[in-house]
Amino acid sequence: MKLSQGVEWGLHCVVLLAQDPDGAPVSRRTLAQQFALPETYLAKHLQALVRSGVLQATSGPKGGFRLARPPEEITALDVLEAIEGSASPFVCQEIRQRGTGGVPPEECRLPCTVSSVMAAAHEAWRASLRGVTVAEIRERLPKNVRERDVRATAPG
Amino acid sequence: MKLSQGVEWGLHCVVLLAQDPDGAPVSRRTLAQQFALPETYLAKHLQALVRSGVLQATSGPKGGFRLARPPEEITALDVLEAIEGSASPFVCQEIRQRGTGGVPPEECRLPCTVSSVMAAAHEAWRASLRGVTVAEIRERLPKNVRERDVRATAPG
DNA sequence: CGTATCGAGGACATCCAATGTCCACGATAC
DNA sequence: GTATCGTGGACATTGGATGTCCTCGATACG
Ligand code: SF4
Ligand code: SF4
Repeated sequence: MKLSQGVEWGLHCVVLLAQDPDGAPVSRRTLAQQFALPETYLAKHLQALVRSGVLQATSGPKGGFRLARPPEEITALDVLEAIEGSASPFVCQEIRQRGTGGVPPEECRLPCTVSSVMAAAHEAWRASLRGVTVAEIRERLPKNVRERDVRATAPG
Repeated sequence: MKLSQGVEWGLHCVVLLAQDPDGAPVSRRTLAQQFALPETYLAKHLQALVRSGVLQATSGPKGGFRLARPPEEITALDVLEAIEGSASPFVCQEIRQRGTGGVPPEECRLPCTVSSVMAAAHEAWRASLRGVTVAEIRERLPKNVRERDVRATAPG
């Protein structure tokens, strides 16, 4: 089980944008330079965040990304599932239908206990992430991370 | 984020063995045939379960696998982490140390809020799985799955 | 003892999604 | 008009998951 590294990128970028929610848009170049990330690949994840309604993009010079909602209304789960998708990590392959003791498909309409247990764990995981907002992460960041100035390298 | 399919294989095999905890060992061949799984690859996962102390293996003719503990003392988490490992799905790459706003390593001894949030979610997930035993899964299985007879194709 | 059956474990080959790059396009500020 | 910026698709690369095969040691049975 492995989470895409893009989740870390996305969380850091969103938290960074949350430090100045109503400022000018921040370009993908500036965001990438903040963490020394590959710009074009980071752009893919930023696009996903836009599609999910977490970020809002502006084209043209002086364009870039900003939060689409106040940081109090963006949860860690929003960011994670924008990048990672919301599918359950456990994919049932219906192996109960195969092999010597195979159960006919007619009797497999309902998911079995095994998949229910895994689904419950997934939901516990989601609930934990849903309970934390980007605003809270921002407030609880260590000082040296929080005081980062995203405008330092911006043109002008 | 994707869970190895071996987890489903392992859970089903362990539950199957839990239906007759004190019977003769079941060979990997029989287990594979029960679900039409590739035998040698399933063997890898069974080995992992043995290394983790969930299963006990016996060599020689009439050998095979059986539970190392009563099913009441084996949790879904035991099976999952035996196969999948217990590492957190979120791997921190310390991107706060890189780039324009890089923080020096001396100030990064403690994990930041982002990784704490992810760690809490991981722990919620583990706690959910730790709360379910193989015995409970066995009891709650639908009848057509539970009544499977693992001896049907055994030699003799 | 010899032989057949079993698991342990390492050396591969294969597959596929994650990762990363590049280019053409439309939008916008100046 | 031009330079800057995001969008989206077409690639190439990489590493882990998947799957196979072979050798070895252990054991039941005669
Ligand atoms: S028994 Fe459960 S986990 Fe197994 S194949 Fe059926 S639904 Fe999936
Ligand atoms: S800020 Fe947190 S998630 Fe980001 S690199 Fe540091 S410890 Fe990891």
